[in-house]
Formats: sequence, structure tokens, C-alpha cells
Amino acid sequence: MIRLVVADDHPIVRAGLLALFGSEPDIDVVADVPGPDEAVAAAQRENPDVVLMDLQFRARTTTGADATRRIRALDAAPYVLVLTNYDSDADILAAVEAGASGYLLKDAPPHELTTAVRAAAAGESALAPVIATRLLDRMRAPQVSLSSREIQVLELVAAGRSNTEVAADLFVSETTVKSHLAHIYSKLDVSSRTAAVSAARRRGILRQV
Amino acid sequence: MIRLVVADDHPIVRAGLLALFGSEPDIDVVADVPGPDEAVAAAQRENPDVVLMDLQFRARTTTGADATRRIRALDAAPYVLVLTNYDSDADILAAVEAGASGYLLKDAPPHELTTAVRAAAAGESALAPVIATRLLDRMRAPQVSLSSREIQVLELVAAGRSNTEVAADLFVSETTVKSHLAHIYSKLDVSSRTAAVSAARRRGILRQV
DNA sequence: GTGCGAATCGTCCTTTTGGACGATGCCGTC
DNA sequence: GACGGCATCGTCCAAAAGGACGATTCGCAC
Repeated sequence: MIRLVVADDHPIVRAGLLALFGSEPDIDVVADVPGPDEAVAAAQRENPDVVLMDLQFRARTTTGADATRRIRALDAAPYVLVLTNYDSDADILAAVEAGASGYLLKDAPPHELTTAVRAAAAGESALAPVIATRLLDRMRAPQVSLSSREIQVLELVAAGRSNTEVAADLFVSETTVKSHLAHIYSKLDVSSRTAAVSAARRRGILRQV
Repeated sequence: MIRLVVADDHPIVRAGLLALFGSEPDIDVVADVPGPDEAVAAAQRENPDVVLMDLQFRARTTTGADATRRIRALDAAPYVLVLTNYDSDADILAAVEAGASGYLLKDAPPHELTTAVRAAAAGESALAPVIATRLLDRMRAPQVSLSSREIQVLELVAAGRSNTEVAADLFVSETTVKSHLAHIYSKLDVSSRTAAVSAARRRGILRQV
């Protein structure tokens, strides 16, 4: 019998997961909690085999990645599966770095969830097919990383500042700003400031406001 | 007995809603469907009192707002409640314009859902408290409100499209796009596209990606 | 110490954007 | 039926942004 803890702030999603695993004879949901801190507590208290955890929690400072890290640091730590709506690079990276053994999407078919839980309980890794594909793409495609100065420029641009204003803010010439922007465009494969901001947000390079 | 149709592309959410309404004696879920087109079909076939519908469907061209519009155009049309993750002005506006009688958030407590369904069945409007608050704020401070067309333009601009591209996307001339942008700038008190996007995000006019 | 990326600054030129005037048709309100 | 807001289209011009060449200096890695 696999002991499972479910952590998600949406009551509807928790109800759905309970219903789903309720019909699986070999999976027992021993706790369902609405927040990351409660998840860590439950992981200590219930001694589960697997924790299924959301990444985003509204109105919480702790993220799912933080909670994952803390759970994986426990003695006899359970495996953690991350379950989220988004498949952004930044999110996946955060989850993997925190020690998750799987990354699942909320719109996945139910059987993907149950097989993933069983795989995780057996100590194996479990990625949603979509995510696996994306990771492979990522490996194939060269990693884009902006320098800290470039990010600084892009943040000001995202805030709506003009090249002249950015130059004044950073005490450099407008030429320099344009030069940074040209590099940013080339790295992100775009050709305008709005497209750059949009691409950077999508990839988690800029704060998601 | 309230006949309810549930439309959401996440199997987990559908399972959760089924479990939730399963324990309500006066609500009968007569169909649960994964897409907007199926929702319209079910609304015709099952003759429900209320349709509970997601706004965003992955990998579909039809949006929840489109489906809502089509359902409300039926004979003996059921009431439509929109259920979504986001509370941006653009989404709310789209839903209301499409004829939704309520707007609910997925992280709402279950009782909000059931009371909203009962209210909708009785022909009343039902808004999540968060949304109601936002609408009231909007009424009190009506200083900035973009027209739906303007929001549409701004969304494309935020996605990094140029004026020419936006014009092509919306089947209008570039002059028209520039005219919309000029109005947007004046309303938001800015003078560039990036500043407009930034201001609109800050005020919740655009979704906080 | 050679090479490389980063940060800085230049010029010249083209494209895009924004501002300042227009104009028309439609719809809803008063 | 007049008025205002919205959406549509136009021209002309100035400013901003972007592309295509440059260039130097400074670290840091090999």
C-alpha cells in the first residue's frame, strides 16, 4: 500500500485527486493539505511514501519548491512529485533543483498520475511526456542566459523606460543600452523590446510581476 | 433538482467538481465534458439549468467565452457560470460580455461554488467575493477603463507583436491599431507600448502571466 | 599571454513608433 | 435629432528604436 500526501491550495483539485486515488486499491491518501507548510508537517507526521505537491500556492510566501526541498531533507524522506498548471522552464528547473522526482501537469490524463505515483514510490523518476519532450528540447537547444547587466536593462525596459531613460538610470550612454538590447534580442531570438520582455517573462528570466 | 453541465479540460478538476456536487442532494451533474464544443453540444442535448465552464482550454481554438456566447444563444438557454484561475479585468470582461451570469475562481472554497450554482439556477448573478470587490473598486474609480477592443490590441502588443502584425491579426489597418494605441496611451497616461503594457499589468487590466 | 565574453562608447542608416491633425459610420443616450 | 464614445481609415512629420558596421577596456579561463 502506497501512503500518499496531497498538497494543493485549490479545494476542487484536492477533491479531484482524492476521488481519483480513492478508486486505486494500492494507493492510500493519508493526508490532504492546502499549503506548503502543512505539507512538510504532514510529511513528518504521516510517514508517507510519496508527496504530491503543487508548485504555486496563492497568498503564501513559501513555494512548492521550498517545501519540496525541506521534505527531501527529512530523515526517511518521501519522494516528491510536483503537480502544476504550467510547464515553464523556470518552474521545471526549480522543481528538479529542489529534489522532485517527477513533474506532472494538471491537465494530464488520470492514468499518468497514478503510474507516476507508483513509479515514484518505487524510487523511479516520472515525468509527464510533455515535460520529457521539453527537457530533451532544452538539452538540444543551447541554454540562453542573460548577463546580470542585461537583465538589469531588460527590467527597466519592461517597466516602460525608454533607451534614454534607461541610460540615465544606469549612468551609461544610450549607445551602451542599445548594444545590450541588441545582445538580448539575439539571445532571445526576438527583434523588439516588447517581444523581448514577453519572451523573458515566458522563460522565467523576468519576475512574473 | 438543478441539472448541471461541467466543462473543464483538466480531468482532475472535473473529478473534483463531480465529487463536490455529488454530495449536494439538489444538484445533479448530467454531463462533464473536456472541451468548449462538447459543452455547447451538452447544453443542447441535456437541457441543463446551469453550465459551469472554464475560460481557458488548452490546445483549443474556441475559448470558454465563445462557448458561453453560443450557449446563451440557444433556445431555453441555461445560465452559464465561468470558473477560472485568473481574476484579470480582461477575462472578467470577456466572460460578462459573453453573457455569463457569474465568475468564480478555482481556489474558491467549495460552498462558494454550490451557492453560486443555486443562485444561477434561480436566475440570479453570482460573483466570487474577490471579483465583486474588484468590480466595486472599478465602479468607484472608473478613471481607467479600456474598451474590449483596446484590451485586445494591448494583449497582442504585450505578446511582442508589432503594429503591422497586430493589424494583420485583427484584420484592420495599421492606422486603426495606432489609433487604438494612442487612445490607450492617453487613458493610461503613458507614451510608449512597453509603458502601456507595464501600467496595464500593474492595474490588472492584463493578466499577470 | 592568448582568446573570449562582458561592458562600454561611436557613427550611419532604415524601420518602427508616436503625435497631430484629419475623416466616416454606428450605436446608444438624452 | 443632437451628442458622445467607439471603431475604422487616412496623411504628414518627428522621435525612438533597431541593425550594421565599427572600437576599447577589463577580467577570467585555458
